[in-house]
Amino acid sequence: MSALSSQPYKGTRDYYPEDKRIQNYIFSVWRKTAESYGYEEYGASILEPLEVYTAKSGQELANEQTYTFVDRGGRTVAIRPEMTPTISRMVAARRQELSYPARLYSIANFMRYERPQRGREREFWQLNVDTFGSDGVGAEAEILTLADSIMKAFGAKSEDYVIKINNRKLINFMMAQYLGLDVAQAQFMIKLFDRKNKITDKDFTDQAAEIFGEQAEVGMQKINALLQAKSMAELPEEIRESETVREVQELFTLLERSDVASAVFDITLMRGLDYYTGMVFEVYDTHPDNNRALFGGGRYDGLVGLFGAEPISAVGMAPGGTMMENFLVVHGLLPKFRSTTDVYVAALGDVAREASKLARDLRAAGINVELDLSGHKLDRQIKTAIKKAIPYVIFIGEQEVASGIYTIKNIAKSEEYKLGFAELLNKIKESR
RNA sequence: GCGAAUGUAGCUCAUCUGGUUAGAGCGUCGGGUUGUGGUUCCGAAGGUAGAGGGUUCGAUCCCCUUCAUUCGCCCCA
Repeated sequence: MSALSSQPYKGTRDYYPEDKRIQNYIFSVWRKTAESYGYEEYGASILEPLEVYTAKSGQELANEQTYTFVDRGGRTVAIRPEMTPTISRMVAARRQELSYPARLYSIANFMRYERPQRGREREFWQLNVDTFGSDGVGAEAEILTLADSIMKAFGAKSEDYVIKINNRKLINFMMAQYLGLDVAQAQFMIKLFDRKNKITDKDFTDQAAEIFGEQAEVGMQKINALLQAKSMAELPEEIRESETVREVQELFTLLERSDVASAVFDITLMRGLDYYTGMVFEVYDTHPDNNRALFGGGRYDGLVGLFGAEPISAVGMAPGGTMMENFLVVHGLLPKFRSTTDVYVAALGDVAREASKLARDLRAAGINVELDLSGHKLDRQIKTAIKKAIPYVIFIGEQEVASGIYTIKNIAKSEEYKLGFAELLNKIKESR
């Protein structure tokens, strides 16, 4: 029999302590920021009936990218590929008793069967933040401000990222009224806009002209007018006068008041999911080595209503862990990590029993202690503590056992103190 | 699902157009006389060359299959 492979399953990763620390750091910033806006944490099973996704998520996601299986009772079960349908289901189930706007968040893992790439894995973790039951732009502004706050909480500066904002209603208006496209043409055009940054200008114009067919000349003039607009004020007059534009303008006024400096209007931003009904946005990394969308979100008013309830409006977003990590690495924003262990007890000579007692006493006082069991020479033990980023080493040998005075070493400061047990505790605690 | 590249020690990489026991740096472990550092000196362990098959007297090197990773396409929570 051949040995089993030690590799993780395709598209998934193992989190060794140094990876898990980074993940925990990202999760803690997400959690802290979401809670600072009054959002409450929820959770749910990774399993859902497949129908929850086939209804609205977009066909490819449900049919080809979802892990599914038939359980022993004959039910078709899916491992969740996203959270939005789940939280919509949960809100629908308690629609009578929730107080609105309901602000909810979760940090959870998801699976999608697809080709792994940079920033994209088959299993991934993301924060989901959603607010339910709020129709106005206030909720949209709040989600966007929260997105901005998350970036700031990681230490990013306004110029490190840009929040591109558009609106589905405006897109529909633009496609149908302004460009005069039918439903099929509009769908192609939306996909083309989506790809705009990935293809050359010439390819873009050629393909756009193809979609217009006979009306290509007029159509292209109108498209160029759109693309030249650097702000909403420069949009063609027909669009500028629509109801939705006023809404978008109001949104930007609110963002300005909240000091969200990274927000820009981008008429070419489309976003793939079918369920968006209003504002859509994406946060882009501006760093040349990582120039891509970090995460996005938007308004999806129809989803809760699918679960037999009256419709409840919703705005949400979902930043992913891996994208966030790439962002932090590229911008040098990962903090230096300190071990969760406070003290490494280095035992010297035949003092195993006393060292163990010391460790026990320290733990009883709330200190996290790792006790050396290796019997290595002292320099080795110090190196071990350094490698593990443990801030303090306490030496215990025959001298210390006899005197009750311990030598404690602060690794970073390269200083040593000789202290009794009580002072030892203070020393460690004051540095936390 | 499609196209391309890569796969040699724990990590980063060497092995000149196929030719004896596949090397180096870093890391790991041990030691430099019995209790102090990331930067020293000496030594050791660690590889069925991703896996399987083929061609050949002989394969890390050539061919096929498969697995994995990376970069595009598709798609995008």
